[in-house]
Amino acid sequence: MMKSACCSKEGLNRGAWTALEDKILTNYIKVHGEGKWRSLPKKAGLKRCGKSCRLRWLNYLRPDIKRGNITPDEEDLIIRLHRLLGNRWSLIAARLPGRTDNEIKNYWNTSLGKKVKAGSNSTLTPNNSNQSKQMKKKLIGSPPATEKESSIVRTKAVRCTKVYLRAQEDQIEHINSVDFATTVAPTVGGDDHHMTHRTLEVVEPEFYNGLASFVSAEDNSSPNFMADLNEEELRLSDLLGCDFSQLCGFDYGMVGEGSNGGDNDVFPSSSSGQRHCIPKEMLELENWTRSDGVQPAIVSDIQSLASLILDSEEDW
DNA sequence: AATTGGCGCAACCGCATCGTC
DNA sequence: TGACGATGCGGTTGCGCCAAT
Repeated sequence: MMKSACCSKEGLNRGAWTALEDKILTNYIKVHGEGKWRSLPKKAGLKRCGKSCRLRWLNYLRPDIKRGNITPDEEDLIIRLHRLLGNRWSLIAARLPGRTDNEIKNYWNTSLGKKVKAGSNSTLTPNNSNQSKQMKKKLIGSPPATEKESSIVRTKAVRCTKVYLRAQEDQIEHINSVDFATTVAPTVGGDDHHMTHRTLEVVEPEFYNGLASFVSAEDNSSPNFMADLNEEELRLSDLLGCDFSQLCGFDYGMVGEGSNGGDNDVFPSSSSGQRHCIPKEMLELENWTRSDGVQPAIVSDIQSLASLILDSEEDW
């Protein structure tokens, strides 16, 4: 591999980083901060392309990188999140503090994917079957084996700019994702640099599907936390913006009591006092998920979300 | 001891998206 | 509004290590 790199044409270094390069990059970023990757190598005196520097920093040099093996808890969380989100490693990584998307991706491709497949042939949704590299190569270019089971798995992040909802027969909601991003993002915890507007935009329509369906599926028959939620307080950003570990272990008693936007609140109020809620119509999935041509598969994914959260309640 | 094959990690590539002009 | 550069993401693969033969 390592075809014709963008760096090679300029006679830049490629391949493994040396300790000296690491030091130079680390020192430079400590002084000047992240960003401006294009010009960074030149300014720092590195013979690397900006992309390479960025990758090295994000995946290896960053001080908050967690070293060591993936813990069973993390593993479990990865499996759940993958079941829910598919191969969107950056989103998954965002829920695992200190872990990088590359690390999680590698971990999945090398061991977890196999485990998941071995553990269950039908209920889980392994995306990559990696019994061997040969096997893996066979899969390249073909849709994930379990795609029919999960409409959520995608090979590429796709931005949804608009979502059309048929909440009521004659009512079409036009939801502009930019609005979501700008209104929802402020509720995201300050530390969570990974949860960018973009990632929110990518995932939100699905989450709205999922959450709405989930809430309905609960159908008040479960005493669990979602059932206690005032619909208007069910805000997607809070699910995405908080640490999943927090989400899984949060104090249910807080819900509905109007926790006040502390960083650790699972359902914090936005600082502006605004509630960015899922419209009630959206929650009436019986009306719109079915009539809107949503595949039945999505329902199972929604149930995945439900189980994700409910299982979390039990396990975490 | 030498060879072979599998595995895990780090790094690169292409492409999509964003931001600016 | 389109062009263009910058950035981010997911997929892919080379390389080194290690166990098995």
